Amino acid sequence: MNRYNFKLVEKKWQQKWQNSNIFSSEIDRDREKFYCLEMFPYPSGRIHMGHVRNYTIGDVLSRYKSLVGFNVLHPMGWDAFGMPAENAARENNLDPKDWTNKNISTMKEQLKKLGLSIDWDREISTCSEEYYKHQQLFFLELYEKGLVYRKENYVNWDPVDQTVLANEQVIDGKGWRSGAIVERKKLNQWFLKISQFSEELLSDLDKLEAWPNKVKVMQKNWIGKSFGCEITFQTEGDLPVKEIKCFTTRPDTLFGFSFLAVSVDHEISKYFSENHEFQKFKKECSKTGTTEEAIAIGEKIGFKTNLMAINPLDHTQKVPVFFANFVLMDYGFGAVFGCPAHDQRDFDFAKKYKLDIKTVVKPLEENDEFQVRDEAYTGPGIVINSEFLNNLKVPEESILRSIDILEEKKIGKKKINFRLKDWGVSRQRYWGCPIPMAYDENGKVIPIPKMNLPVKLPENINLNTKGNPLDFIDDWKNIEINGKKYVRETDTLDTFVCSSWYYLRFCSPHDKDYGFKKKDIDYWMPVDQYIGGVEHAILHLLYSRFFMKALGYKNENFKFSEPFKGLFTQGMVCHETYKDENNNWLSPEDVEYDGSKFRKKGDLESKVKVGPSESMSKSKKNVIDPENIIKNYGADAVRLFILSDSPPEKDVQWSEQGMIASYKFLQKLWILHNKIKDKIFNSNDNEKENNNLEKFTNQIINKITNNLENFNYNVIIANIYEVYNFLNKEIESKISGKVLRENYLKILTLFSPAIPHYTSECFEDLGYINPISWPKANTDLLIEDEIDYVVQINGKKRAILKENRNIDEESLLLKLKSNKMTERYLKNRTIKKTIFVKNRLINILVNE
RNA sequence: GGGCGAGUGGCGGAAUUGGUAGACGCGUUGGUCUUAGGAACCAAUAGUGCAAGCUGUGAAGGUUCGAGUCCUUUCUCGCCUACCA
Repeated sequence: MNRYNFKLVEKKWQQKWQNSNIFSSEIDRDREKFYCLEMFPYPSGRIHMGHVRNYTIGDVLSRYKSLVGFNVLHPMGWDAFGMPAENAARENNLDPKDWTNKNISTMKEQLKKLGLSIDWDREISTCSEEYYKHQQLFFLELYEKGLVYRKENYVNWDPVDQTVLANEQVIDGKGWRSGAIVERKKLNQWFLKISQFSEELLSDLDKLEAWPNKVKVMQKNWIGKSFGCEITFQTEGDLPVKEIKCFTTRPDTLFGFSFLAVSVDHEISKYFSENHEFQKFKKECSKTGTTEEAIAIGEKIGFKTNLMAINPLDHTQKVPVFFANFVLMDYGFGAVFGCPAHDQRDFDFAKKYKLDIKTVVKPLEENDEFQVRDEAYTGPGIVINSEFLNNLKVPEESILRSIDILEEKKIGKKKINFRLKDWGVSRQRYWGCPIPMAYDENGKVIPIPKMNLPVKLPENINLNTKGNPLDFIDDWKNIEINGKKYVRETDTLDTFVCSSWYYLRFCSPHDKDYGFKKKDIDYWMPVDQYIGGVEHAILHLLYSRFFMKALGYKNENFKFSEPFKGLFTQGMVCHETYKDENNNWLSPEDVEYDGSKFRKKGDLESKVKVGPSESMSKSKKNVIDPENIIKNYGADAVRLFILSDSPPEKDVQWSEQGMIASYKFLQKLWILHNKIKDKIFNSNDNEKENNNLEKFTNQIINKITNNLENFNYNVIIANIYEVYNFLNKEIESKISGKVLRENYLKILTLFSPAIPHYTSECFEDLGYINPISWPKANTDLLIEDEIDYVVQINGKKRAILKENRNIDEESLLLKLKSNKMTERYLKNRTIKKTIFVKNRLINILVNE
């Protein structure tokens, strides 16, 4: 017998799979389809462990579904536009296209070494003309439908990357990629009208039963629907301002009105452009606006104007109008009415500026003299001190009733407000999909005629420019359409646009006329299982959902509203972090453990500080390169390990020891395989039938099938170990070769989604080709003749008794009275009650 | 501040509808074989006790014949989010 040589075996099967094209998929109306999609990678250069985990999970699922009989679509592509390519190209004097394509081919080879069941014929790359030309067409279609518009807007400007960031790309006031502090800048930008679908995006979440609740909640919060009322306040003062509109969810507290606050960007701020004090205040606000500490401390500051706002319910009440730092321009109307007694922010503000705090809601248990003192009261209760609103129940009655009254008096309107903002898609970068628009000499927008698509990215250009390189390419920028001169739009699309429809492209990857074919998507869509990191819970997933709805808008031929039927978010791969004496990060490859402490490799005197396990990242150097690991241990061993240690939705700790254990396990499994093979071919078929083995096989079929269906992939690996432990013992007993063969083939099939190269080799070694169907448990064999009855006396386990499965309560009780384990608990005692759960347990309650 | 989730051996983690807590792996300990072993194999491994037993799923209560699982209160940790009116 040979050692199991994974190098030869894995290479052999990967080639066979490739040559026989067994993973390529075609429409087959006689079979139910299953579309399994993992989030496609950004071609950064090399795959990382996160990819290994993500794609292994998807591969196990795809292989399983295919064995169960589904027609599986399992494609892969590249999210290939984006800034890293441009940055790398600039630094190394390369073309972003070359850099990207080189990375793609490296990573493709790496992925192939994992033995993934991917239909590579459908490979797509978002930076190819073949892909983005369709995207440009979609953009024009959305433009025609009124879902694309251009407006001047304050944008988040990343001074390092010299580009605009979406709100979602600003984290703690810093650019998500560069980490630079984001500035505010006014620019003309292209927007997609995602807000038009706010309600639908929210309500359709309920349809997504196979999505993690966590993700749905995050999207719900992001969309941020709130129900309330817009109120128009009349103003008095020395400015030409007659009224200010506010949005509120608490119109019932209007009698507690004591100030009105507007954002520093509110339109009335234009009257303060010459006011130095105000400009100083505005600067102050922008400084503290977004930093974490500022929000944590939450200091409220304001700038008092000479304007007074009139309470629309009580014209005698006039309150000051402030600019305030806690009012956001891009929510509601950028103005709020302040009711200090029942809003903590307003309360803090009122305390600071010594404004009235008038209590208008009392908790149920308090009397009418109740006064808000140390903090705002925001709970339920009864309206007081509010004339005709008095005695209404807060919040059930009071809010609706007060809206009605405001509507009657024509001072307010019922309003639903969303937090979700339109999606700014303009990026001032070269390496992206060009926006197919142009401007005439007056700046008027004209879409590029569809027949002139694609708008190709120019090649071999100078990237060493400040801002967008495309701005400097005159012969690309200046065009003629129908004899008229135009200047192209030089912004490119946010790369999230590319990933918002790629799942459709996989259905018709080679179609030249359109992004997808109707007959293809009608068969394959929606994605049955989408798998990826939870970090895309909001951005990518929300944009993709929007894109489906936008394509279907005013289009009866497009019947889908949700792209991803099932979603699974896998956890991250973590590793301990190491630092040397000088607090420099060390790579795990440079660290060794001598049994008691960690040190630098080959340096006995050195000390290494071990830090907490954190998600693998280059900056902390705690990365393990998958390619090396695959080279050393083989793909199946890596797959086995990455699945084994934690539930796939949770973070997993990378462990070298665990990795080695998985590798050794396959070696042991191979030794066992050879024993089994020997027995299959050499033992007499007349040996007594082995009931144990058949029973076990049927049990394990059930277990593994259930665990696969429920994503308990870590438990599947435990099940595989269980099988090994069982067979390794059972093989020593006499077994009929026929029975052994039948059961072993089933077992190998159960293993095959997780360790496909190994099982393929085993099948071949026994003279079989790979299985084509998943085994079914024989339920008859799952019924045990003998049951381990748990015997409890007064609820305490006292014995386990092997008994016939059909034994009744009385016979069992009789046996227990004479059984030496249990008789002493029953002797001389009265049995008050017995609880008998058939085939499981008996609980006898006795007097002590 | 708000939302979501999780607390089980030395560690990662198992545990249909409430019904044998600790599957499986790592680590550790002892042994076998070895010149040696950081290899392989065998055995043990929740705590405590010589044992029968007792105690054990963050803590405290509750429901139940029976609770890791259900309910109430509470503590700790993680993740997300953030002045959203």
